Amino acid sequence: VDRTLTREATPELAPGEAGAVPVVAPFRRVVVLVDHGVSAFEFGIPCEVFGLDRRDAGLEFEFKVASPTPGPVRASAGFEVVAHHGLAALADAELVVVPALGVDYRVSPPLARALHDAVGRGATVMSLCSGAFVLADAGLLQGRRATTHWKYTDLLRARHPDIELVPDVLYVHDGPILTSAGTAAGIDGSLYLIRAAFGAQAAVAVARRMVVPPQRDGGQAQFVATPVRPVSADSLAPVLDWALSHLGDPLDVATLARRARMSDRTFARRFRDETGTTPHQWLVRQRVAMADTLLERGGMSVEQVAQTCGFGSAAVLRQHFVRIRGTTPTSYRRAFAPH
DNA sequence: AGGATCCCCCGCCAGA
DNA sequence: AGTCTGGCGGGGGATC
Repeated sequence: VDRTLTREATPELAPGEAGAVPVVAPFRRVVVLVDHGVSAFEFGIPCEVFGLDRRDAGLEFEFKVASPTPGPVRASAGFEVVAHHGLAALADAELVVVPALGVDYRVSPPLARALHDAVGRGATVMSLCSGAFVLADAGLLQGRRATTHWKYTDLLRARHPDIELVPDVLYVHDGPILTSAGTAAGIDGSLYLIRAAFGAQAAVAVARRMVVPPQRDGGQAQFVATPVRPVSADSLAPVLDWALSHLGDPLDVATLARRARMSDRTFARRFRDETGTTPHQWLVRQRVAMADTLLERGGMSVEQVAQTCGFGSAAVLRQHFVRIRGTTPTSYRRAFAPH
């Protein structure tokens, strides 16, 4: 994994949009595109995130399943999904989700036009896994940064050399387009969208309902050495839990390593293997996530938020916040503060 | 904004 | 042979 590329190629906000918050305009009308061969799991992700009653998270969506060939379409797992809408449903969609339809899916001219029109109207388009090929064939990814499942990156690069392909990340957001990698990364990308459009509290609420970790960052590696954590991996879980409940205290990596009963070196190594990031980076991300919630809640100065989250000063918080969120704490608060 | 200092963290390697 | 550990060094990022 080229870490340099991974890190800087996936800011969580689109380049050029720093300071322009919210990054994604709040949306309501969501359309999921299906056709023959659609992946059942990835079809299920937008259904779960946007198709359920999310009013307990303060969200309301109008959810539609559309297809260029309305009616029953055959999912990859053998059963059928019935699309009640045709491409006309894309005409007023604010978010269009394209799950995996296979790398050889043929994008019809009407579909390409509908996708282009959606983007032209200001809609957001999100792909999962090989759904990136649909966007690419429709010409939506030209000159843009994008990603897909690791096993398809070579193929996508070969077919579309004009795409700035970012391998080995969970998702990439570039302007109106969000592309995500295989299967579960679609959940991370969806939660990212919720956060970018509706704030951290909404994203946390949805994540809690889904019983998934709040949100992994887009820049995280697709490869984690132990995706299914063996018994020995329990060694990290307690220390991470402990760290989360002590974010306000000054924590250094050596302290965490000692709590995990490992040497510094082994701790660093295991940490990267199991989480895909480094201890210090992880700490900073968690602290920024905590700052999100406090900033949204209001009632604390930025300096107080910084202290509460364990940043030495407002200046330090500000520096990390700008780097990771692409905007300043104050403007983030202005964008998401309840009125 | 710049500079001094601190501390990550990752390649390397020897030892278990 | 192969795997895992943990000490060391230093470059560079983070902090003040």
